[in-house]
Amino acid sequence: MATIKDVARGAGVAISTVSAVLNRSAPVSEQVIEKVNKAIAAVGYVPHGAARSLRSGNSQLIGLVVPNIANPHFAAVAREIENICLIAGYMTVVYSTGQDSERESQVLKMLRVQRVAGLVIIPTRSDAEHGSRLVDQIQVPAVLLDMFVEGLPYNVIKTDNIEAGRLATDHLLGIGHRRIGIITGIAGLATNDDRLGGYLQAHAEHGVPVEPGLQLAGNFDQTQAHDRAIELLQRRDRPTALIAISNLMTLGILFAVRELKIKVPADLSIVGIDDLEFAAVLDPAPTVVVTPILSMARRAVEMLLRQITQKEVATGAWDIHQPHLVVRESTRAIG
Amino acid sequence: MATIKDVARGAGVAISTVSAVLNRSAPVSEQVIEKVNKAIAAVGYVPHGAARSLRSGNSQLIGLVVPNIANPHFAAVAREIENICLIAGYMTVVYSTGQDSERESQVLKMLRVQRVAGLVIIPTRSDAEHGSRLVDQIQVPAVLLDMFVEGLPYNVIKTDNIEAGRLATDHLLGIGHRRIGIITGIAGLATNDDRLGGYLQAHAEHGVPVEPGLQLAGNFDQTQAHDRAIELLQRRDRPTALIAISNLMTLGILFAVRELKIKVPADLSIVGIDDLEFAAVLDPAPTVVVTPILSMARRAVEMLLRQITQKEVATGAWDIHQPHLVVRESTRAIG
DNA sequence: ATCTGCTGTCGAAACGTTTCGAATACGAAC
DNA sequence: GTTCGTATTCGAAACGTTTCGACAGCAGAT
Repeated sequence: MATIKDVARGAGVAISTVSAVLNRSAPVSEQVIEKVNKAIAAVGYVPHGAARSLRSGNSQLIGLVVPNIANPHFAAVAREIENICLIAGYMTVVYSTGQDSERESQVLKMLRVQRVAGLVIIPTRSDAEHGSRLVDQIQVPAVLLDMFVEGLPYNVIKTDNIEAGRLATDHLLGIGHRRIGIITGIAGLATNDDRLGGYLQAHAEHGVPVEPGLQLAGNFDQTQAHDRAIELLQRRDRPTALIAISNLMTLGILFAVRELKIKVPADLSIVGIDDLEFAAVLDPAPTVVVTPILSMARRAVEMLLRQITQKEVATGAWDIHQPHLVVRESTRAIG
Repeated sequence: MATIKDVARGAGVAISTVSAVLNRSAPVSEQVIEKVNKAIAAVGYVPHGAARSLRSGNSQLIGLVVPNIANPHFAAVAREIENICLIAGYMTVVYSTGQDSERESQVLKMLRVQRVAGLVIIPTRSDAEHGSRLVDQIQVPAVLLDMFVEGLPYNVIKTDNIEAGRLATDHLLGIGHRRIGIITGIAGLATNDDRLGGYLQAHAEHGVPVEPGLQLAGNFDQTQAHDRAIELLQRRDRPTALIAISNLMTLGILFAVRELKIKVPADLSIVGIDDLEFAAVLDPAPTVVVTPILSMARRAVEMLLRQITQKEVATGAWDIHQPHLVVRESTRAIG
């Protein structure tokens, strides 16, 4: 492969001059610029990213660490971030953790080896211990997305998850439901706990006692949610409504009710948190609390790029985005 | 950041010895190995990928170029490939082309700058002209996924798309449909043309003439498919069945029939090509031809890794995977 | 005693850039 | 004609590795 040396030879100038042309980092005469460009085309020169990165100390690589890229929710985030980074001249490296902190470590290690310039991460856990481990493992500008960890030196972009849980629950309580089940994600994760907190808060606001037996713990995935839903809905005193704490879990519940031949919304109301793109053609089309994930992603990467290119320092501030309710067919008032 | 030099100093050995320990590239005494490992831990050494890659000439980076990572179909591919690469010690860099060959060029350029060790690509076009452009732009081991381009020196992993189209159409013809519409993707793309070819072939096999007016060209996206479907289904002589040539297009059609309040399968049968993970809870759950995308992805990356690590040379062979039909609720026999 | 072969370790070059101080050219000013 | 300043251009060092030939030490063969 042609190197900058070949270009220099071809153009009859010094290597450093070619570099100056390439990076517009020093004044070069029009005449020479033209010669260099011709030589570049002639030898088919493509800069060597690794060499550049080694010498200059910055890598043009942005890491994105999400729970699972196969989840449409996170895929949408990835697409958005990839786009913005491409325009800014950065490459995106996406990794899925599978909500496994071992794998998260492994992934962060690789990202460090590649000396990514910064990263957007949805951590696998949100306790303080994990937080300090993260700080050790990150070592570059980072923005936390959709999940916070106590007191880290990173900016956080998140949904108001308490409000999300509250909105879902309030809707059901508002239309007369009194026994509302909820299938939660992984306990201890901020996103999960906050949403559950909103569920409790809404009950308190309406003066309705919560039944602990109606809260079932899954993880964030579809089959678990399905299994928990089956379990809960087969009880003879099953709830009249059910909340899923994340998108794929909503899907899991829909599979479950279909299996049990439960009529929705006649016999059961369902509300999901996080939208599904194809929600409108699901049967039944679920009422959900939608979170503005794309604009959050955009904010996150813009903030990150500012930290990288303008050496802007992370304030640790939280940028909180408000969710809203979209009513579809899966909920109905009961008397 | 600590470098290999710091490790060497810490362990009291030469740099090259540390390197030998790191890469097991030369025999080193147990005693020294231990000293080196201690020093690595002590100074918190993380290898510098760019330096390594510059010197050794290989990058540990695999590029994945797909039409759109936000499409669950491709997201699943990405996840699978990421997994396998991680195990093999490679990082994956995913890019979406948006089926735009300009963007494809830009992306390939960036991947060349990063000197990716190889790539898995679903090209934006499949004509010969584009093919030779691709060869220019790739310059590393590559495997073509799910789409072939005439006579390129790359192995191809693909679905038997003719069979996929045939299967979908044969099913409908077999249950009595005679006027079958089809919403196609981008004409000229092998995947599209082959599936359409299967549609024609099935008609021929059944001795049923095709009505050209029932073939509508979309691109591969959902809204386009939706619009074409609306158009087609509002004709007074609309077909009794409709085929969508790809997954998101199936979704688009479902949205359309819902909008037009057409009863499926009573008044219209629908078959999609490519499955949707949540297909079973759609309304109606679509009958589809499923393509074994995950095993294809696995094959592709394994083949690629073999080419990279074992310098195995691409034969240009096609690895063709067979699709199969899954009947759900969206199709019904007519008499 | 000397030579041979093997093991383990070392030193220095090389990979392709960027960066920065130094060198050159050329008018303008004296 | 010398000096100075400005505008370009150049050369060499440096980034952190891997790689490879050289070398030291030592055991066994001569």
